[in-house]
Amino acid sequence: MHGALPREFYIDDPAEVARRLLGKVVVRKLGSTLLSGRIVETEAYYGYKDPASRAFKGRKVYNSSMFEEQGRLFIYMVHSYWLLNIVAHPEGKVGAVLLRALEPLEGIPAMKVNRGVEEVRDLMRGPGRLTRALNVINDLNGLDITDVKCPLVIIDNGSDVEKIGESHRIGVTSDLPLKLRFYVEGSRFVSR
DNA sequence: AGGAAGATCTACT
DNA sequence: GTAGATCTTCCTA
Repeated sequence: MHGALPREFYIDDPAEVARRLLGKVVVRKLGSTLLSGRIVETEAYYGYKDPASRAFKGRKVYNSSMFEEQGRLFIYMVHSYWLLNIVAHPEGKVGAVLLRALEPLEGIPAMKVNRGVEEVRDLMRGPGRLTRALNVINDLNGLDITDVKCPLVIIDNGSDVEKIGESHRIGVTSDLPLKLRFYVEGSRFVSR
């Protein structure tokens, strides 16, 4: 099964969507340049009841996309890096999936320029690194990635993930008693 | 208007 | 393994 993932793909518990996104491919269109990478690491975030979530303290201007339609982008900044999330939750809920690491596929020379590093392994190994590599900033916030006109889409290229690893989320000050980080076991491109 | 926090990264020892 | 850079948003006044 090929092509862009439909909205229904994102209408589910964020942890489920986070698992299902592993192995899918992010395609970033920059004019005539095409950058892409395979998702190898994700994290799930919930709404009001998740102390690590940007939605924990309620709806604000900057986090409003997280409360909206599934399949939209939610981008926000921490420590001078933009982080890339996909809005995902059951109908009527709030949640998102953070993309934490991608395995570079197409457009590697451009990624090296964007990142200022040569080492392919380090191009998108980390949530702040991958947005730099793909030239993602908050002007993409709120865009609908199920729309073919979107300059960033996620497709299924049919590749399967052998085994999914789980751990607690990274870098959060107060985590839930759940393992909400998911990664492709054995991949060299996960952040740790 | 000012200070502090944060889902990070890099460079250094 | 630890320190410092970085910058947007929030909170208090």
